[in-house]
Amino acid sequence: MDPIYRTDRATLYAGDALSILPTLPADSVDLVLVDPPYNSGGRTMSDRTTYSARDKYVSGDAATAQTLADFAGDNRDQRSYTYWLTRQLAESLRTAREGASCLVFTDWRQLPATSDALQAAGWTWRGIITWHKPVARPRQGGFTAACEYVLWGAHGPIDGRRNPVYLPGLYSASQPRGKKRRHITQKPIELLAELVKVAPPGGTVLDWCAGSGSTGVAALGSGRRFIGAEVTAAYAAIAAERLAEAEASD
Amino acid sequence: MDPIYRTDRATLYAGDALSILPTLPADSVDLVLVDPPYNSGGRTMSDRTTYSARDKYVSGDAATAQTLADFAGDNRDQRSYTYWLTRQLAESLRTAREGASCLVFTDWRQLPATSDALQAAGWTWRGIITWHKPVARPRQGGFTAACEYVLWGAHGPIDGRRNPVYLPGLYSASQPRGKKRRHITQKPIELLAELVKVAPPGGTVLDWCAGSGSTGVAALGSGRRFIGAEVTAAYAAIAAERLAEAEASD
DNA sequence: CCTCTCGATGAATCCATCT
DNA sequence: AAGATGGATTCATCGAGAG
Repeated sequence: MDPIYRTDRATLYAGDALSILPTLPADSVDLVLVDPPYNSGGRTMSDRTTYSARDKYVSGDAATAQTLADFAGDNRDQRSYTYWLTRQLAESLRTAREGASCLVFTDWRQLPATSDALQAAGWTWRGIITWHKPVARPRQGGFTAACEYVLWGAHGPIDGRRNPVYLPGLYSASQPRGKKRRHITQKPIELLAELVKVAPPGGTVLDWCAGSGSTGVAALGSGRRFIGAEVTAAYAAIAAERLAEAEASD
Repeated sequence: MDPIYRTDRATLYAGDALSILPTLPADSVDLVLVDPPYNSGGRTMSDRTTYSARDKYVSGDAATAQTLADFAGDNRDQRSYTYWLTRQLAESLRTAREGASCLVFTDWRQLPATSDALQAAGWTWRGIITWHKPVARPRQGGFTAACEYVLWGAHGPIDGRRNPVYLPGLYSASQPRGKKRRHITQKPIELLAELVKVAPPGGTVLDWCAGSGSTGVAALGSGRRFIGAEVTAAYAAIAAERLAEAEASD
């Protein structure tokens, strides 16, 4: 499959992860950084399967005000989520260099299933990075869901001297708002720019859930190379546009 | 079994949780707040089983300088940890009022197993509270394990109007040091004092892994009642002493 | 350019009502 | 009786616009 965007430092495919991953060379990637659909909104099966991701996650007035496109793949139950994620992560492992890392975003509800998938795919689980969102909806009589999590896995032992960074285990950052927001579940660039530091400078970052391309923007901005894939055509186009902007602004 | 400490507001037993829980009345507890042994130090089976908890968790000079007593129950593998915790949490559920909460401390490694046990025991999983430890050992080439986690479960629906608090999902607090430290894995009082707020004022807090009694100190200091149990005799004595101090200082 | 006020927002959740 | 639907709720934070 031909990429829809390609330069020396960045490649972006519009397509499914499982059709693109096998075409990548083995032992070539330094960091797999993905934000898969969490598949966790809604209490009942029909909540999960019937509604679109937008109806599930964008609430109140915002639901009518927002003009962001919907995204695909948010309709699996927990078993199939685990199965699906395991396959993708196993394919990713093949492309990863010895000592490479894997970072997977998840919410509290899917954290255990995500850790199962990470390990079943052959990665060694190394820890949890906590992302604190300062703006969270309060909850009467209990605790707010103020954090999302990033599971950290590694392909074999990590040689600390190869990339001697000391990274924190907690980050606080707000979701992009207003004009900067191009995707319903967009992650803040500051956060991604920090996560990308587990890959050595000049190393390659892979994201097969590219969405609006934030991971790529962060990778390029931090002096890493980027390979991305995104299924939803509308978002792939936005991602290509943002990658071009990022490279132009260097 | 007779308590080793008893007042109007606090009761402490020196003994195993499973011999004490069945003696407590049903539907009487508003919050079960426990910090079970994580059973996760050491990578190999023999690390877990051979070494004492003190050797695993107290490193370097601290191990020789400190004279903290060892604690029991830190030698299970993950399967038996889940099984053991499920039994304890199921017994706890019986003592819990409708709408009561359960908070269980865990580290990242045991988080999935702990969520399994919580749900297998019949509690509804409601979220994860993150405890950030500002002073954590850095790790070359990767992310620091800067956080521990508290899993939140509930016994049936929570009536927010009964205890209309709005609690955050992230707390930052340092482990007690120096003379204030009476237990190897002691939790900060400030943190426990916040967690205890999910129980209504005057409500009852139960901790069957009382350790040096911090949960009781926090509960009494925040105007809640306390029921505790601790297996290790040395710690039960310390806990009784600290409960008495807490009640005297009111 | 900085400070202040004002208003909009949230990878939700709860509950009553309807099918 | 169980599942589906729709509307109300909540406040710390952040962006925008005014002073």
